[in-house]
Amino acid sequence: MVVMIGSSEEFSERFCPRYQRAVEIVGRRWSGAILRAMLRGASRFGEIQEAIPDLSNRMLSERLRELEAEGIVERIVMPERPVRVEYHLTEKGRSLNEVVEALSRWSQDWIEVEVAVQDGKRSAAAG
Amino acid sequence: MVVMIGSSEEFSERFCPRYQRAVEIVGRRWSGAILRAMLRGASRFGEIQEAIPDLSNRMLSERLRELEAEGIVERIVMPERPVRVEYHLTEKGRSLNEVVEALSRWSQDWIEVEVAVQDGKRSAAAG
DNA sequence: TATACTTGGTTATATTAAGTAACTCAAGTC
DNA sequence: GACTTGAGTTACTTAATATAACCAAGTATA
Repeated sequence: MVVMIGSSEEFSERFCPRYQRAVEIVGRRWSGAILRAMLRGASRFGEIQEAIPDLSNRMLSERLRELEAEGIVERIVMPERPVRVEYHLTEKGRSLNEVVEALSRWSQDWIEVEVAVQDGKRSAAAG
Repeated sequence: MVVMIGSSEEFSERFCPRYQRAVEIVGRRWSGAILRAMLRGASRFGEIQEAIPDLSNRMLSERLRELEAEGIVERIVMPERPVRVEYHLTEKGRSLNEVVEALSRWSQDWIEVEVAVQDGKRSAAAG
């Protein structure tokens, strides 16, 4: 079978390796939430974790390392006691703001949050 | 314990249950690629699968069912032989176009595609 | 009659990713 | 000497994906 590059418009229009890679980086579990927290100012490990319920330190650690490897996040160790580590978005990371904002708007328009009040815990609703 | 709505600004600014749900739906593996293919006109099972290399029919089937359950996709069975099934985006689904476009632009600006030519297979590069 | 081919899937099983909990390190405090 | 804090790591369990084979119903081919 002949490999068609540039001749199968249907295919090349529908599949884009750049988009695919982007969606695999940003779409990984928790990444979207981490990016949103960081775009809103969270920069320390504990701060990011605090901002995202149910995110474990194990997962946060792993995602941050991946985002660092992708050049989206920079890790800066401040030699204080106790050690202080700051995570900052690079330009590449900051430019994801448009994606996060678009998804944010969509979620405001289309997502209904279920009000799950369970005995003294947290209630989320009424936007 | 008192439930704080609107009183803990730091928390409520950084965490948004709507966004969280959105990112969990759209960010699930393959969903972003499926939505992009559908936004570009793919409507049949085989068509979507053809548009996304490495996506198995098992995963496509599962994702489509989930997207249908979320009201993002509609499944229409045409009683022909062999049976013909069409998947269409609802208004909710079509409005994800802005998210997909934002991610698409970001990927064009920031993602470098590795040219992996492996012995007669496919080569993806050179935008 | 038997074989293969089509679309749109399902089932079974293996592999990988994520969740949970406990632990580390180093300095500082009670 | 036990306890706290920040920023993780390690070990183990469970959930999500990958891989591959299979199915149903009708059509076509040998």
